[in-house]
Amino acid sequence: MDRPLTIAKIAIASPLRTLFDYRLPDDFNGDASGIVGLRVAVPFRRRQVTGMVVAIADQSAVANEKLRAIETFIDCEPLLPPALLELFIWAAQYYQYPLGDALLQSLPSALRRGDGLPELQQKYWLLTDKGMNLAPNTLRNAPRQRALIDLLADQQRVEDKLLASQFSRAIISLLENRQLIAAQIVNCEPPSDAGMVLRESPLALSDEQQRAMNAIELRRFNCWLLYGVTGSGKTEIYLQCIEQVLHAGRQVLVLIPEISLTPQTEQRFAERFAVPLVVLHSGLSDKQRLLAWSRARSGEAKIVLGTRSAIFTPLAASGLIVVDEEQDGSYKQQDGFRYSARDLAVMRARREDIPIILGSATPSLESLHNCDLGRYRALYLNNRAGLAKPADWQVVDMRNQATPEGIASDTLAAIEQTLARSEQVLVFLNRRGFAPAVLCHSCGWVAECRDCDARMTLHRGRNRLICHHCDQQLPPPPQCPSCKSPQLVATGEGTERSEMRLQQQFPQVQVLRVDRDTTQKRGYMQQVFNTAESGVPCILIGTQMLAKGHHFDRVTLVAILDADSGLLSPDFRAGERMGQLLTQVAGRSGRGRLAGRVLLQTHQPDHPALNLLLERGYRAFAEQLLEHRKIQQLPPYRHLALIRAESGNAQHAEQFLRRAREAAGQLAAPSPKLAYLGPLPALMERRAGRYRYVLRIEADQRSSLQNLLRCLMPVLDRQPQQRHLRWSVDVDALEL
DNA sequence: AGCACGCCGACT
DNA sequence: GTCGGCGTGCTC
Repeated sequence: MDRPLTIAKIAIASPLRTLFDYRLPDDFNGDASGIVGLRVAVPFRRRQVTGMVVAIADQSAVANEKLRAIETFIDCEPLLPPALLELFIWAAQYYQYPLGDALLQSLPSALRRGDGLPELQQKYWLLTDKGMNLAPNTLRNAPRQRALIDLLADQQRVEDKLLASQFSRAIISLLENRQLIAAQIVNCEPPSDAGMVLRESPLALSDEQQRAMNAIELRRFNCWLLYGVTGSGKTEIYLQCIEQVLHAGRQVLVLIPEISLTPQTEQRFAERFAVPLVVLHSGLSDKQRLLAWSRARSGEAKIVLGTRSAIFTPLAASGLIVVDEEQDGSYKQQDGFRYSARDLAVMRARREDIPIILGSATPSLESLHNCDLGRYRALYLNNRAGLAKPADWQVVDMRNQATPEGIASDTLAAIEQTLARSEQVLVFLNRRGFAPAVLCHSCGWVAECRDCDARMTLHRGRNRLICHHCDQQLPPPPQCPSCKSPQLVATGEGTERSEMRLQQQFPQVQVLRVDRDTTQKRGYMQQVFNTAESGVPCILIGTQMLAKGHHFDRVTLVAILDADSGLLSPDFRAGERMGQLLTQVAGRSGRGRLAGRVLLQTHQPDHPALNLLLERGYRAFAEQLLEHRKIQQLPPYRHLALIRAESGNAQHAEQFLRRAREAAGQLAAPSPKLAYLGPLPALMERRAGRYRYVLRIEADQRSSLQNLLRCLMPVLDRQPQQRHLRWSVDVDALEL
């Protein structure tokens, strides 16, 4: 007599790596499979929480009497398209993160709390011709129907909610089925020019661009790596592909690395396209985010432009994904749900069977490897568009040279010549502050951070010693705390010091510093762009913020003050990152009609990797790095996961990982195909007062790594020590 | 996580 | 005597 049990498997925001089983409400009638993707309010222990139905089952591992029933359905249709829900399920599994947390964290806060979707459309009811011409006595025996018809005859149109408050849904749908009344749906924000896609004409393509454009098929899934040197016109290819997709009535998702780039990119898109566009990034208010998200979901927004987390935006009719600067490390989330938005973008495109374009002037080794394997298809743009010429590199040997404030005399001379020609200079130094170390000339004491294994950086403008790893700040001591000597010296160079030096040397020109410290001022960046675009001779000095995105057409000289840091790091990705950064910085010069020149200061002018990069370019450089990675069996030839643990007590962190290694070894014995390394102290062992350790797991096959982690997580969750420390898994970790 | 239960120290 | 410290356990 009991009907077969239906169980809803529900994701709830909680660190528990499990779904929770619930009964359907007793009065539920209908197709249970239709509730997948709906948000629900459910009783959870002693509170009520918002969850999402992820699956339907006909049995549960939980005892029948423990099952509770869903309280209410919050949505009447799935909040996320099925393919996106599937992507979440896959990603939570792949990155070993609780599905409920992953899902609910991705929602705008109001939806996470359980509020309804904002009204983007209004539904009205009106009489059809048939309804209007209805003979007055036809509905004599149906007074409610008659009343409804009379109301509409009187009001012409009535909003759905208002009508439903006066008449039952049954009456409304009955009359609709008899074609006496009809619904009319009106967008709250009507599209400005319905059907119009372009606002300005596309640019003419070069032969090379045209060839790339012809190669790209936009019908179904394909991953294109658009490998184009800086200035070769990747953006125009994106724009023309987007145009085609928009003409087909579909939406486009564009990911970019950082918020600082959104205003420019947004402007570029808005100039070209007449369609509704929304941006999604961390700088939005909750309300703005909700609205943008909802407009993407409803299909009203045709272009969705966003940073990392925008990969989780639902789209009613997706047609293309573009990931710009695909190598950028900011696509990998570095805490909590440690997903790679670029990798998920490829996975999403595949599931939705739509094309994806990964664009870069300096592709990641992972993507180049995927091209080699035939998974991605590479499209090359080797020539700079228009009249721009490739840059001319020159090494400045810093050995045995007097280089006050880290700038060689050759470099100064080149800057002077450039300014004398009324051209602009970009000086790159990837280190902010005045000096990276303060030490005592008498006894050798060094200002170190109390809480990190790091030196304090002197910031002279703010007159503070600042730790760049935990943000701790101190006034600089007037004398050495150890020997009381007043002879404290600031050694090494940061952007602040180089700015000062250059301003002294060239008092007649503007020196504009661009780093995290100066760009906090609102509008400062715009002022820098305005000055640069005005064409007055000036010097731009900054960190990698300068390397990304913006074009400085009038810059003809790029000076890289310290090319060595990437050559010395113990991180196996340091070389790759250095090559990408140097290539990007160099690409800032000579984009206009003027030829560019790049000076590279180094103490290792004979370094083979550096020379390969300078002489044969990034592509040859990357190929050699790949060769090394293959020999050393490092990613992308092997797959890497880190288990990280941190605690105020170094032993706790290390012991937890020793236990993790032991447990992992029991699940899968180490072999040439699966290796465990560590626990090892993190590259900076102590940070913000916490000791950090990592256990490194390397595997030949993704699947063996996945199988291991899937079994290992529950074991680690059960460890009694885990309450006293923070730990996480980082699949495809970028930082060691 | 978030919340209750539980068993030991200083307070109106 | 009780208010409250945070260790432990559990959530369909």
